[in-house]
Amino acid sequence: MVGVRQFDEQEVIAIALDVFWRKGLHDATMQDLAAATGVQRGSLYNAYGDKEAIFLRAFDQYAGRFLETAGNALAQGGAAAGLRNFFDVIIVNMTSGSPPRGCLTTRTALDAAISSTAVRQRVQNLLSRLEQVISKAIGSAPNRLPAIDANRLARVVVTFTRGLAVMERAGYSRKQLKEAAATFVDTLIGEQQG
Amino acid sequence: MVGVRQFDEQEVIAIALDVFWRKGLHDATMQDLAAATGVQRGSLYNAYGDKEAIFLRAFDQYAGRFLETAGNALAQGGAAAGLRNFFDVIIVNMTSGSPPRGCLTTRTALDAAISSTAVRQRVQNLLSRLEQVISKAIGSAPNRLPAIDANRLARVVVTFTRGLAVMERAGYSRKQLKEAAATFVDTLIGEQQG
DNA sequence: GTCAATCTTGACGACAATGTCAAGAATAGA
DNA sequence: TCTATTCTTGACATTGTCGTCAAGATTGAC
Repeated sequence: MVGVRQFDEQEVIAIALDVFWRKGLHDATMQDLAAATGVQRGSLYNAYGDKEAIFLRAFDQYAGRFLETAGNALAQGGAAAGLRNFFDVIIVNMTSGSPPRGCLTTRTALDAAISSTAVRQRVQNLLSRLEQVISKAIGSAPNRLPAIDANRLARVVVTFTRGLAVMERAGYSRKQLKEAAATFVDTLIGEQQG
Repeated sequence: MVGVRQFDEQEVIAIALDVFWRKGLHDATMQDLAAATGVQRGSLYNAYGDKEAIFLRAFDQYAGRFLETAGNALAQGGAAAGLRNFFDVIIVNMTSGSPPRGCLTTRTALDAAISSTAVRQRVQNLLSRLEQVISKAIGSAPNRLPAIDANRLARVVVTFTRGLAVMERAGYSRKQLKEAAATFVDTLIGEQQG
């Protein structure tokens, strides 16, 4: 190695993730990334090729952390408690920042029509893995949920989390989202609250 | 009136709705609209002002029809049957077209960060009215659902429909969406299937 | 038939984003 | 210290979109 890279790649990807999270893959520009990272546009092109390549790296970082966090939340307590923890975590995740940054996965999924195959696959893969994590958690927990197939139930849970992400974008507050999630869990476990 | 408009406004708005539905407010360009309607860009600017004004008209048309369709579906049968009809209708709605056009409301909601106040309000208003329609249907139906507050339950249902729209964008098929919705309704009514 | 108001048309300038490139800067290795 | 290689920089051409406008076309009203 002779000409040596002048910037910290880990840091650049982390900052890029923040930019993509706030603006979305489509609306974040290379200029945005250059300004946020302090690295010239030309250098970014040289190092990564194009915007999508940077996004894929950032998204992978995000996906890994997200699944880990989700898994930990689900593992605490029984199935019902785990689900409550899980919803708490993802709602905080999507309502953090000012203005709230929303859910990167959902935002990216909605751009499906104008995204590349690679991007679409990452989204599908993340949702699929999330489904598996949830299925495992509710299927093998001390306190089981109603006798509905765990895989089917997991897909319903994932779908509901995507719905929360949309509601957040529509302007619902963290509190409102938490209430909706709580009601959802109540219906799942058959509890009734009047 | 002296210089008379050369095109049918109803038709132009209907075509514009189709374009926005397939491409989204942000990605549909005035050129797209001009090409699809056969009306020159300049004429569209003259008649409506800008793209957003056209969108608002199209969206209002869409919202009205959507609420009517949803209300009719919910009104058929008891609360549980109404919900099943409702999900059938909205799933068909978002998986029609080739490629499937998805859900206009959800797509628009996800563009919240780059949309005007007027656009955001239309989305919020539609979701809010949908919530009311659902709440009424499940609260006053012959076969009632579990004794959870109808308003809360309605919000959960709306949230789930938004989730379905995201899953559609993520690549899930009509069949998969219907299965998820069926499972969701089963959990709501406390039925268990295996 | 003439007029005046409105619509239509096509071209224009401005702007923002993309991706590329040649020239200069920096540095590991000999 | 010198060299070869890679990175960095700023400029460039290209493309796509927006919104505007003057000139021409159209047509209801008189």
